Amino acid sequence: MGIRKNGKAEDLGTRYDPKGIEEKWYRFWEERGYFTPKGRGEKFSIVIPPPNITGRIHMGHALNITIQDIIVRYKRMQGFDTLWLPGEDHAGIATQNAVERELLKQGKTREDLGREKFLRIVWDWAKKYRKEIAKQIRALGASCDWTRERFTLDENLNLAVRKVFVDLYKKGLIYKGKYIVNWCPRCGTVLSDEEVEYEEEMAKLYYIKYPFEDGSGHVEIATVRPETMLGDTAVAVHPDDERYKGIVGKYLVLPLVGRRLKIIADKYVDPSFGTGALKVTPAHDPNDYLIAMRHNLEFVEVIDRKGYMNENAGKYEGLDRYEARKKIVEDLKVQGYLVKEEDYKHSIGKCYRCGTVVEPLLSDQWFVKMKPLAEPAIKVVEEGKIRFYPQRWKNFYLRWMYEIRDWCISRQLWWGHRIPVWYCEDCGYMNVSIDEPNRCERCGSTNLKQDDDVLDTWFSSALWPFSTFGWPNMTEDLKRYYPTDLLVTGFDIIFFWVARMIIQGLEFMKDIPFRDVYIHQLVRDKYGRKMSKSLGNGIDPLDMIEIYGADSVRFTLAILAAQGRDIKLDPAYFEVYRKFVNKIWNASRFVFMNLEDYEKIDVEPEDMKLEDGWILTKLKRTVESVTKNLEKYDLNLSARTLYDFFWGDLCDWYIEAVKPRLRNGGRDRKIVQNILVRVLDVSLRLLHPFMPFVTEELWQRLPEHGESITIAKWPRSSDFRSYEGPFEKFEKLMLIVRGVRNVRADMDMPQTKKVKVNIVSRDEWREIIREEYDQFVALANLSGVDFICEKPKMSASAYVDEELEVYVKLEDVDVEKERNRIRKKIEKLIKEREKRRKKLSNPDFLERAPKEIVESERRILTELNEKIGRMEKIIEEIA
RNA sequence: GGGAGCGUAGCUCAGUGGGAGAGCGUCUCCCUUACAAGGAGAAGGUCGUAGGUUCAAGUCCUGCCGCUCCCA
Repeated sequence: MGIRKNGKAEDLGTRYDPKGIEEKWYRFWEERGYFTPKGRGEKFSIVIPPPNITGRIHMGHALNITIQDIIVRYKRMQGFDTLWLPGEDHAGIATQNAVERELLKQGKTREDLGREKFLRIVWDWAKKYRKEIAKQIRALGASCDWTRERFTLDENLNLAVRKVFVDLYKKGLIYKGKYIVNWCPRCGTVLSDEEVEYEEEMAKLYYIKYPFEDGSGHVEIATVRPETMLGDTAVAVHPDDERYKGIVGKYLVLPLVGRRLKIIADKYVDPSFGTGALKVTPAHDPNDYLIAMRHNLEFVEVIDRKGYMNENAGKYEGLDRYEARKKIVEDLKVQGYLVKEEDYKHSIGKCYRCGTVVEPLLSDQWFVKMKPLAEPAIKVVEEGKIRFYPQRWKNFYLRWMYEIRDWCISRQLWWGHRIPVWYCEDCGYMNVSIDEPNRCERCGSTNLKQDDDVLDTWFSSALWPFSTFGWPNMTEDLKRYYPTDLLVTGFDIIFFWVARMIIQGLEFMKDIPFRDVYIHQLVRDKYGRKMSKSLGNGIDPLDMIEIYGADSVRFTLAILAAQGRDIKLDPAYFEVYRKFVNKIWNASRFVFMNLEDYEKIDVEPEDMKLEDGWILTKLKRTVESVTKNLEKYDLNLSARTLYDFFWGDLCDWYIEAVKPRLRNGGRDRKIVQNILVRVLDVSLRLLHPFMPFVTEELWQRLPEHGESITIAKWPRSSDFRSYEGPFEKFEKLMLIVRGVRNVRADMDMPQTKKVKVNIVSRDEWREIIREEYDQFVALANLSGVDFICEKPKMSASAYVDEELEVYVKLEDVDVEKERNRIRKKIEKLIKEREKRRKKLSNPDFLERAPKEIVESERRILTELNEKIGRMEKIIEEIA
């Protein structure tokens, strides 16, 4: 494996290069089986939303996987028996489309090949892409248990699908029927209601005269789809519409066709739309279909499954539906039936896979009766047994569930789970069974033919949380890992997937499929547009990993993933957080470079200097905050905390402060070494879920380390203590240092110019400064410190409070400049003071605000008064 | 038409009741032996708007304006 037990800093370059390191560690983790649960102790399980096998994963997947992996690695480090089950989805329509497109390049169609041969080709495709996708998931560092990888078309998952179908059928919850469905003429299949996406488009609203049979005038109707008029079998008006009161029951003649149309009254009609008279086309409009059922109307189909006019369309037969529209409008105009056209904005349904305008038409399909199944699925969410993060998705889910409609589950595709129904060619009986029957259950005939159609992909996805564990067999995995603990997914598939998993889980496992549902953000481009192929604005996560490394990509996504808001992703962010990865690399390098003579010792509080207590206090708070936020799935806050701690506290202050102590050697050097090792160790552990690769690489170079950081213990804040006294004092020392740096900047001195500092103070701070002398000198870049009794000439004030005054010695002083500088500071403080005074002069505040708040306000006011007083004195003394 | 979300520094965004923050950009200074993929500092905000609740509001409630999304 070539892993150094105690790496030397010289081996590390000043720039972190993830190439090679990522593959190395992933292989190491996988070979050691860290991602495979041991089957003991408290479990934490999660199933991956299986990516489609249609191509590469996109940024949304990268985010989805990163979020899951952060939680999974965190739980694993906390000691949970953690299982993250990976897999892929066969994606019926999408995959079949993709393969057909490939075939078309060779000039072939699936019909040319036949079902069997076509499916063989798709299986080859599936194999190839499954491997590709698994590789991509690995490249992100996802700690999935690949020994349990599943595919929605696996044999066992197929068994699960058949069993569910048969059980629901026997319960009367699956039925077959002829209904108006959403048909995609391009994909050649029916779509469920959820698979239709509506888009606003500009269209024309055509006003057409339908003359009365008896020649006594006409009724005017308005339609955006004149081509469907060929299939009209009635005209409907609202029963209360005064304009049409007298004509209900009379007959009209359909222009161009000559069919008699009865005028009927139905409450569905909106009198305010168009003319208030509605042409009814039962075979090509879902609402008209319902009207037709109520009034026993005739169904005339005029559009076929490819979107062309059929034999019922007379002279328009063979025309595409849009050509037909043009021709019909023309003819209406010529024959004087067309009254006018108006511009009209309306929403139009399109296939979510190919964007083709969906055609509603009559068709025999299989449906799941959803109302009874939805009830328990509503209850578990209402009662909070399943919790949504962010919470507002709960209502989103419930609103849809309350008005759930039956689910059309058959698809006219070849790629998918074939419907387990065999029709008897002799008696017509439908044999519904898990396994292929030998003979017809009713008549005994062996002349059976299986239903040609397959099931909606989501039908199998809905079983994913238990079919993947071996259901319908009551396997050990199923008993142990179902229900899962968390589902991470996007809001766009709450109906498609989340709801249906809850429904099926409750129906077949009698238990919820997961406890928490984390709905993550949509990744948009930097202008806030959806990433799409047509816009060409997609950012390929694998390209980003190639350029910036997986750790940077993961950390970037995590820190941007604030709950309840989409991510606007500018690739420049990856650069920002790559710098952070590099910072971690170099800080670690610094630690390693100073460990030649390291030995582990017990560091007692009395050994420690202020900055030691300060950084350990910061560390404890960081552990607390990172853990708390991970528990709430506020990954961005955890990431932000780590960034600030590592860079802002550890690198900018602690490391800079202890450099002289490391140089000085002796026992103090050992103490610093021990604290550095401790802080680095804990930091790497906390960072590991976010950036697994670089943290493993560095952690393995610590003087003491376990087998892998993957299975290292998650730090608990109770393992740390805080040192409030040193903490406060070091915070003040930091202010003093900043004061000195400010003087330098204000006086146009380079920060590298060493200056001498004079301090007026009482004994305590005199003592503290002596203790901290080297660190202070290093941080503020001083040439020395003198303790004096009053403000020296030729100096600028750097820091003032009730305990001490700090001055920077200057070679010469611009008195006016210095006065203005201090005055500006005083003004700021006075503003502050006014705020406090106002607060404290409010009797209600004193009475009602918590004591601590009042106390702290008082304290701050006193401090401000003191500071202002001293600074005013300084100004006076300048002259 | 119904519902939801968002509006904080020039840009992108954190911050869910007690002293307005980060990154990028801009400006000044510095290649100081972990890191120039770095360091030190500065400028920049009536937290969309009008009310309300509260001792206290960027934060909670209501109206309005603007943008986005979902559903019909």
